[in-house]
Amino acid sequence: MPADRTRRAVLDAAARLFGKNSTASLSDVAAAAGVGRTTVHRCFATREELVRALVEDALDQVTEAIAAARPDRGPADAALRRVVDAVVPIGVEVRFLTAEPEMFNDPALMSRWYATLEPITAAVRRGQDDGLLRADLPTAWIVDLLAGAIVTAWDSVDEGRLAPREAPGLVFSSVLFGVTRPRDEAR
Amino acid sequence: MPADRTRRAVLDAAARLFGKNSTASLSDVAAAAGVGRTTVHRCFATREELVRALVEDALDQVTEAIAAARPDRGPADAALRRVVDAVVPIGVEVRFLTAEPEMFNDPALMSRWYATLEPITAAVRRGQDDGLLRADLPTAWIVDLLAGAIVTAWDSVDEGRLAPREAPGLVFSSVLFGVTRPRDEAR
DNA sequence: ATACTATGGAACAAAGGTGTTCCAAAACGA
DNA sequence: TCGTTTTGGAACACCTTTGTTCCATAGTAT
Repeated sequence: MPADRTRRAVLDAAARLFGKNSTASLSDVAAAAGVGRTTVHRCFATREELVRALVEDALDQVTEAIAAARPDRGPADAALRRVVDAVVPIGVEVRFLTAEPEMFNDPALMSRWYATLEPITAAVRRGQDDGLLRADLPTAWIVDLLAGAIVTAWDSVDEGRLAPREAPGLVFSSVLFGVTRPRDEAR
Repeated sequence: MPADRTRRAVLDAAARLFGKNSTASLSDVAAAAGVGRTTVHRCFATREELVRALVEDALDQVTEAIAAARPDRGPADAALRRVVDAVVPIGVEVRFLTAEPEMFNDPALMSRWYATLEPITAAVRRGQDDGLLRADLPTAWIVDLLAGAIVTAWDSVDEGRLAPREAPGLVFSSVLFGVTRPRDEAR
C-alpha cells in the first residue's frame, strides 16, 4: 500500500546508513528517510526483508550500469574502461554491499553476484584470448582485482582522499598497466 | 586475573567469528573460544572493549609483519614484494577489520591505521623518487590499491578460488605490472 | 465535500544481547 | 596435600530492537 517514492526513500536512506554502520536500527533508517517507523514496516515487514530488497536493488543497479557500458563490444581494454566509468560513480548506493559479510553466506545471493559480474568476466576472457590481457593470470582473479580496485576507489573518494572525477581513470590505469613505471621505449 | 592464553583464545575466536559475522554475540564468541561467557567478561569488561582490543591486536600483527619485511631496505619493488609475502598469509587474523566500517569513524583508530601503513607509504614514495614506480599516481592511492589487492586476495583464498601459495605472487605481479599483456620486446 | 489511502505516533509484548553477582568446581602452584 | 586462583554455570535486571496493533491525521482523487 505504501507509495513507491516512500519505498525508494527508505531504500536510499538504508543504503546510506548501512554503508556507515551495518547495525543501524530501523528507527534510524526511518528517521534518515524522513518517515515514521510504522511506514518502514509497511514497506518491509521485517528487517531481513529490507536488507534483502536492499541487496537486490544494489545488484540491479550494478547490473544495469555494467550492461549500459556494453562490455561485449569492441576491444577488451576499451570495454573495461567503459565499465569502470559506469560503475565507479554509483558507489554510494552500493557501498554497503562490501560491509555485509553475511551476504557471502547466502548461496542464492552469491550466484546473483556472480551473474552480475559475468559480463565483465566475459570481456576479460575475450581480452585474454585476444592477447590484449595477460593470460597467465586467472580470469576470475582479474575480475576480482578490478572489483577490489573499484571498492578501494569508493573508499578513497568517501574519505576525501580522491576526487570523484579522477577515480575512474586512476582505477583503470592502475589495474590495466600496474604501478611500475614503464621503461623508456625509444632509446 | 584471567590467564594470558585464555585471553588469546578469546581474541582469536572473536577475530574468526567477527570476520564471518560482525554481529556475533558474546555467547558465540565464548563458545567458539571454548570458555564460559563469564570468562569473556572477565577478560573484556564490555563488548566495546573486546572489539577495541581486537582491532589493536590486529593492527599490531600487521605492523609487525610489515616491519619484519624491512620495507625500508633495498629497491622498492623488492621491498613491496617482501611486504606482500608477509602480509597476505595473516589474513585470517585481520580479515574482520574490513568488515568493521565503524572503525573508520574513530579518528584514533584511523591514525593508528595510517601509522601502520606508513612504512609501506615510505617504500612507495622511495620507488616513485627512484623512477621505479609511476610518479603520475598519488602515493596514497598506490598504497590503497596494494592494500585493496591484498584484501581481495584474502577473500579469494577464503572462498577457495585461490590457492594460498599463489596469492602473494598474484597480488604483487598484478599490482606492479597490471593485467595488460606486455608487448613483445624483441621484434 | 466525501470517501479512500497513506502516514505517523503511541503503546505494547516478545526476544535477544549485555553486564553483573554469587557460588561451586576445576586447575594450579607451593 | 592444601590453599589459591581461575573458571563455568545459573540467575538476575536492564536495555535495545523488533514486530504488532490501534487510532488520529494529512493528503488525494472523485
